[in-house]
Parts: sequence; structure tokens; C-alpha cells
Amino acid sequence: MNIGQAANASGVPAKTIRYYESIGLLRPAPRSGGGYRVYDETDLSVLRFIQRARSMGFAVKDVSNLLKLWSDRERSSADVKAVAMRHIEEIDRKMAEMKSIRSTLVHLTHRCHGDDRPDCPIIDDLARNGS
Amino acid sequence: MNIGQAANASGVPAKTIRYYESIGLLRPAPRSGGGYRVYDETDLSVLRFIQRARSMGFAVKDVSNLLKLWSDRERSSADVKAVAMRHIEEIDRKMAEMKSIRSTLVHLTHRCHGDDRPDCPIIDDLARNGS
DNA sequence: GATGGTCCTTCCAGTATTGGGAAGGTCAAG
DNA sequence: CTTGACCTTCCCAATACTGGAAGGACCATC
Repeated sequence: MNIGQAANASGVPAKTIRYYESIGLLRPAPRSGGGYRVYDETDLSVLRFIQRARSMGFAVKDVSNLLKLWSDRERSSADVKAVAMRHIEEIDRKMAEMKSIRSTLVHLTHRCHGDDRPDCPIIDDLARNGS
Repeated sequence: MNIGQAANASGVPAKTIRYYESIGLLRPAPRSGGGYRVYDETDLSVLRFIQRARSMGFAVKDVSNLLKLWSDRERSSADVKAVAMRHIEEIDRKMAEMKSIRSTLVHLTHRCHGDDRPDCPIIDDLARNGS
């Protein structure tokens, strides 16, 4: 099948498939007589794997690791779990930061009238001198 | 003062100050005889404003808006509040996504032994066929 | 005045992950 | 044979910087 069919069947856009090939996440696809990339069911499985891992927020580098772990029948489940746990920690870190920012913003917006008058605690806070 | 001092006093790296100037977030700084950028207290206030807004996760484009709103004494507090509220919504969107991803990952990692055996629900889920 | 060290300058390139679009080749149908 | 859909490569845009190279400026010291 051509790249367009592979894209439709996997949910990974054709452009992104080419990009993944260019950075070495995917092996170069074999080409047809006319130079078109040709994919089979095995490639589709890989693309779907990648699509799912990316949709879970794994970075492409992590996906690369996960693909290697997937194809390694000898690897321990602990190796895979470690990748997932690191990702969870990363998510927790980001969520904590966002939560803190969010509460600051909510506090400020609650104190801001949001009417025609110019007085605004949000701007005042951003513009404050000192700490 | 030179860019280095401005960087130290504001918390915005010198390189980033130059970058902000290059994209038009900051007005081009006047230059000394030797071609060095020269900053004063007013510039410092602006840099600190930017630093705080960025640390609250506002995109550079939003910061640009906020700077304009800051310098506009006629603007209504509603305009500022709108920027902040949109940002809160964006944070909420991202947090919801992360939360959902997180719960999937936690679920999978709990079911993964994390030992020497290769059997691993995390990989199995990524590699599943169908839905 | 020469030297050294620290600061500054510009420019280029890279990070991560695509999306958009141009210019042109391939293929299947009518 | 033509049309249209699909494919190819290549370059540029976006976000928000960060690093480094090559070279100029400035200040203190020998």
C-alpha cells in the first residue's frame, strides 16, 4: 500500500510518516517502480503503535525506546515500566506547575472587575516592583 | 547599564533579551559609542513584566498584548481579564488531557509487574490490534 | 603599550514536531 | 491523451529560545 493508505489506516499523517523516516524512527520504506513508498501490515502495526504512544504524550525519543523494547522479546517488563513511570513523573511535574499558575491566575482574575474601568490587579501584579 | 546587568536584574537572559528585540517584543535598545545596548530602569520594569508574564505561562504573543494593555491607560480591565481567562481555559484544556493520559498510564503501570519477565501490559496496549 | 580577561556584537544552527506549499513525477480511469 | 489523484523532494513557518563561533570593546595590570 502507498503512504496515503498507510496514513489513513494508522492515523499518522503522510507528512509525519516521512518525517519519522527522516529522523530514523522508521526504517526507510521500500519503494515501488515509480519511487513510491510501499507499506505492509507489519508497517501498519508499527505506525499504530507509534500513534498510540504519541497520543499518550511520549516524546519521539521515548517512542523509539518503546519500539526497541517492543521488538526485544528478552527485555524485562521493568524496562518498559521505567519508561512509563518517568513519563508519569514528567506529567506530574507539569501538572503541578500548571496548577500553581492556574491558582495565581484565578486569584487575580477574581479580583479584577472586568468592566470598563482601567483598574486591574492582573496588570498591577505583573508590573509590581520588587519580589 | 549593559545587557548583562539588565539580564541579571530582570532574570531574562541576555540572549533572550536580544531575541525579544529581534521579534519586536522590545523596542530596539539605544547603543553606546561602542555599539553596546544600553538599558535604564524603565527597560528593567518592562523586562521584569515580561519575565513574570512568561513565568505564568503566557505565550510571547500574549505578553505582547499585555504590554500594550499595560501602557494603555484607557483600556478596560475587561480586556486584560479576557487575556487571563483565555489562558486559564488553555491551562484547563491541557490539564484535562494530561489527567486522562496520566490515568491511562497509571492503570497500565499498575498492571505491569515490572520484574525480569517480558510480559508487559503497557507494551501490549500500545501494540494492540483494533480500537 | 601590550596583554589578558570579560563583556559585548552579529550570524548560523539546532532543539521538537509537525503543517503548508511549490515544482514536478506516477498512475489509473475514461 | 488527458485529467485528477496521488506521490516525490525541498524549503519555509511556527514556538521560544539556546549554544557556539568569530570578532570587537573595555578595563585593569605589567
